Amino acid sequence: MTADFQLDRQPSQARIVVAMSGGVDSSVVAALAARTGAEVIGITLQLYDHGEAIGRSKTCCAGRDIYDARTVAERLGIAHYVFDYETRFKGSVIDRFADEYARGRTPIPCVSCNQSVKFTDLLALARDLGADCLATGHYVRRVAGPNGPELHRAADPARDQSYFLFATTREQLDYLRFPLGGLPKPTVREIARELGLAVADKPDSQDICFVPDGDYASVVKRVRPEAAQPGEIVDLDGRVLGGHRGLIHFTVGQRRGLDLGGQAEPLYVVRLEPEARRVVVGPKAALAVAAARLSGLNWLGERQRDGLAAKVRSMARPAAAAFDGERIHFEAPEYGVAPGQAAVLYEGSRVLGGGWIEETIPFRLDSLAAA
RNA sequence: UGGGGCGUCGCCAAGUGGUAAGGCACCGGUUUUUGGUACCGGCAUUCGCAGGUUCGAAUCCUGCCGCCCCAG
Repeated sequence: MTADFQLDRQPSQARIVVAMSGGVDSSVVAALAARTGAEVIGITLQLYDHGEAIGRSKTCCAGRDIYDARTVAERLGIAHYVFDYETRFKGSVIDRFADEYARGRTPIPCVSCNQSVKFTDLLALARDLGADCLATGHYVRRVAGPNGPELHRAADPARDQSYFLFATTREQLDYLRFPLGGLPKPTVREIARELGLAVADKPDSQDICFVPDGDYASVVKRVRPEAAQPGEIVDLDGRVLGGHRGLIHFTVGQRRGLDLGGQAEPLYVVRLEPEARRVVVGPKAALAVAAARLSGLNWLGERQRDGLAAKVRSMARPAAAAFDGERIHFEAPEYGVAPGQAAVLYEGSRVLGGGWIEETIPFRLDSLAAA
């Protein structure tokens, strides 16, 4: 199996930088790159240190991934460098993550990371190294179109990561390559196995990479202690139903963890009020959203208003929508739409762009208490 | 200390002689390269306490304890 790296020159003349995380996917990308005959440079970024977080030595977790990446590079006979990006990562991803939670929003650290550390810093580094492109293990497709490269969803819909890449600029996309976008995950593992890569059966990463055990609240707490102040849980009419241990534990659409018993139907977080430190809850119907105002729009394709499909979370099925230049309007109500998350706009499999959700408009104003 | 009502899982609550529904919450799992959602599973050998009647009681009787309402 060979992959097309969409190079402008003969592979033997080309240089490819591969972002190697130490996982199966990017390891296979490195392998595929090496097969083209190009000069391949693997780069692994040290972004965080779990040892610091859980009070252990530097040898676990992140250290393990770096070791795995190096082992793969050695096996493939390619160059491999490790760069310490901890400071940048903390500033661009972790601090921002904590700030967003402190503001009562729900961040997507993976998008921040792609935007900054990976597609800005690492990409610049690859250019400095004289590489023809930067290849990553994202499951997304770069398709040559009449007006330049287009970003498309992965062939395997269960694996698609296009949601996390909506903020990629045209300039970045021009330089990036995603050789796994057309492959099903099992095939990728198969390739790794055939090549005898030690990471072939390494479990998929999940959850937030810099949060050791899923306890992201403690990470936020360390950076923004004030975000862990207790407060009240109130219903749509302002009646106090209970208390909470800090806004950082909640996000719009969340059901579990409210600890409010004795209800006829489940209650969900409808919105967060950081100033009052209040969590406002209501029935599922109160979660229905008709539209969302977006900021920080990024367009990879032509600006378009109608015939769009929008995803409000990574694994959602795209929903029919229209964009009026400021707000995305959903044909059918969307649920669990949280400020701080992204709305990504598609036309078929192509990513046209997207933006950050600033504010949501309820599906039926009359069914909600006046704010 | 006159009258009436009530006391079933953390919360709400069905069940009035035949061997403890359901909802919420909680816990676990599945799904998932963000948060979350959804789905699946678990969750009172026991009905305020103590006696009694009965083959058999949360359901009937007696006493006690606690709470609520009305009246004084």
